[in-house]
Amino acid sequence: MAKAAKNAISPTREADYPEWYQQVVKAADLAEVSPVRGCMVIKPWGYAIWEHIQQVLDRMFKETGHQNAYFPLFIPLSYLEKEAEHVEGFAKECAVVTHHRLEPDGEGGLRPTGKLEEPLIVRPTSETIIGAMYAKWVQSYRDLPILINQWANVVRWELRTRLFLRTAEFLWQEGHTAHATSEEAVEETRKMLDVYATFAQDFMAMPVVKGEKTAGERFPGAVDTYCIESMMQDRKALQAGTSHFLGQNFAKAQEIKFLSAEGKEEFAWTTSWGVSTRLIGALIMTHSDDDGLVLPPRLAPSQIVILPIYRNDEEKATVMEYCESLKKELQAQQYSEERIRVAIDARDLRGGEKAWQHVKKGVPIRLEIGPRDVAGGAVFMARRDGSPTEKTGIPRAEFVSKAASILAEIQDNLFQRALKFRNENTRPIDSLAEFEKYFTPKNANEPEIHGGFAMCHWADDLAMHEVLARLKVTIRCIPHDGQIAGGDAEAGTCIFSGKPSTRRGLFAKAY
RNA sequence: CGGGGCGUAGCUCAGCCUGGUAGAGCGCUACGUUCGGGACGUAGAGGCCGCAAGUUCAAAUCUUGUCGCCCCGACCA
Repeated sequence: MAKAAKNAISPTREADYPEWYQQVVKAADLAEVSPVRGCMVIKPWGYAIWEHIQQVLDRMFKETGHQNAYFPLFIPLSYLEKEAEHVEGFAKECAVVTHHRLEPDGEGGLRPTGKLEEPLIVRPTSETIIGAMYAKWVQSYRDLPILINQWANVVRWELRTRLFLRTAEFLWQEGHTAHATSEEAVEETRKMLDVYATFAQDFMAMPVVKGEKTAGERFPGAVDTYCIESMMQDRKALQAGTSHFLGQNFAKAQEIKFLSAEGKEEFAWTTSWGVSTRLIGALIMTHSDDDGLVLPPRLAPSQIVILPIYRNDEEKATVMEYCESLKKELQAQQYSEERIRVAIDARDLRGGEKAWQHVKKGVPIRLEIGPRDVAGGAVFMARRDGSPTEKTGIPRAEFVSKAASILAEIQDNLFQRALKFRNENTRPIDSLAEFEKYFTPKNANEPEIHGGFAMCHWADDLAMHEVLARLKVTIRCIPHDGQIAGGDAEAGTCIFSGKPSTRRGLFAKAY
C-alpha cells in the first residue's frame, strides 16, 4: 500500500517557486521578517551558516594578503556627493540621519530634536568614507598597496524585499584596496573575483560564471565590474558576488594622491569587492528540494546529527552512551581540514518529527541510533542528498572511517547536480524569434519557471534594450573565456541589431 | 510615488454583506496510550476584533478619519 509521496515543503518548487523559497527559510528556521520594515532577523541556524561563510572567506582574504579593519556606519552627506555617478546610483535608497536627540512631545511620545548641521547617511557601501581615510594614509608609492577588508552591515532602502536576497539592511564584507598602478589594481580585481568563484564552487557547491558587467549594469562609479553569476532552480540568474575596478574615479574625487618613485604626483587606482548574506539565498535556491534546505557539508553548521531513539529510561541510558562515544569518535575524524561537526539531538520529541526537522534544516547526514543499532554495533544512516526514506544500516566502525569521504561525496554530488542543471538550461540562441520564445512563459499565470541562460551575440544598442525591457531579461555578464559553453570569444552577429559581435553575452531573467 | 488588498488567539485565518455574550485549525501546557516515516485521545491556558470618533438600546460587524502591513509596478548586492 504505497502512500502518496509527501513533501515537507508546501508548495513544491514546481507549484510556486517564490512561496516555496519562503517556506524553506521558515522550515529551516533560518530567519524571519522583523518588526522593522524590510529588515530580517537572522536566527541561530541561519547565522551559523553565515559564520561558516565568513570563516572561510576571511581565511582566503588573509591568504591573499588582506587585513581587516572597521570604518564608521555613518557617512557625511558631502562625502557621497563627491562622486557624481556614485551618488546617483545610491541616492534613491539611502537612510538619512538628521537629528541626534529625542525629547518628550508632551503627549507621552518622543520627537526628534537637535538637528544636525550636516545630515549623515547610513552607509549603503563604504567607498567614500574609506577613500577619505586612504587619502590621509597615502603619501608615497611606498604606502601602497593598501589591502583592507571590512565585515559590516550596510543599509539600502529597498522597496521590495525578500529574506536574504534583498533586505533593507544586510551583512556583508567589502574589500577596498588602493594601488600605484592600473595593472596592479586590475589584477587585484580579478584575483578577488577568483577567490569568490573558488569559494562558491568549492564550498557552496555552486557553479558560477565569472564575467564582466556591461556599461549599463556596472557599479556606480566603477570603470569595470566583474561578477559571478549563478543559476537558481527556477532558472533565473543570481549575482552572487562582485569585484570592481574603480580606476582613478574615486581617488580623484577624494584626492588619494601619492608621489611616485619618479617624484611625480599621481592618483591611486582603487578597487572594491563584496559578497553578502545574499549568498545564503543563493545556497538555498541552488540545492534545496521539496523537503527543505539542503546544505553542502563544508558549510553545514552540523555535518552529522545523531538522533537517539529509545522507549524507556533503561534504553535511553545505553543508547545515549553509545551516541556520546560515537560522537567523540566522529569528531576525531577530519573533513575539509577540520574536525567533523557532529551534534546529538536528545530533545524529548517524537522520533519522526525530530528527524524531519533535520531534513528541513538540511543536515547532510542523519544517524538514527536505537537499541537495535546498539546491539548490532551499527548506525542507521540517511543522506540529505538522497530521499528521506532511503536509510542504510552500516557497521559503526565502517561508518566512522568512511564519514569524511561520504561528506566529500555529498559535497561533490551537490555540485555536479547543480552544474548539470545549469548546463541543461543554458543554450546558444541565434535569432530574435527564438530569444523571445525562450523568455516568454508558457503559462502566463505561473511565469516563475521558464527560460534559463541564453548565450547570444549582442551589441550595446537601443534595439537590444527595447527587447530586454519588454521581456524583463537582462544581460548578466560577458563571460570570461572557459566559463560556460558558448561563452568564449567568437565572431557573430547581434541578434537584436544585426551589428557585428566578437563574443556572446549571458542573458537571463534575474533576481 | 502610482494601482490593488488586509489588520480578529503565538501563527494561518473564518465570522462582517443581513449589528445581539469571540470562533476554527495549527502551535503551546498537563496526563494517558504511543514511538526506527511528520501520532492519537482527554483536559487546559491564551483576545482592548489595529487605533480614534460617530450612528445605535446594542458595533469585530455600519459610517468617517487615522496608523500599520502585504501584493503588483518603477529601483536594486
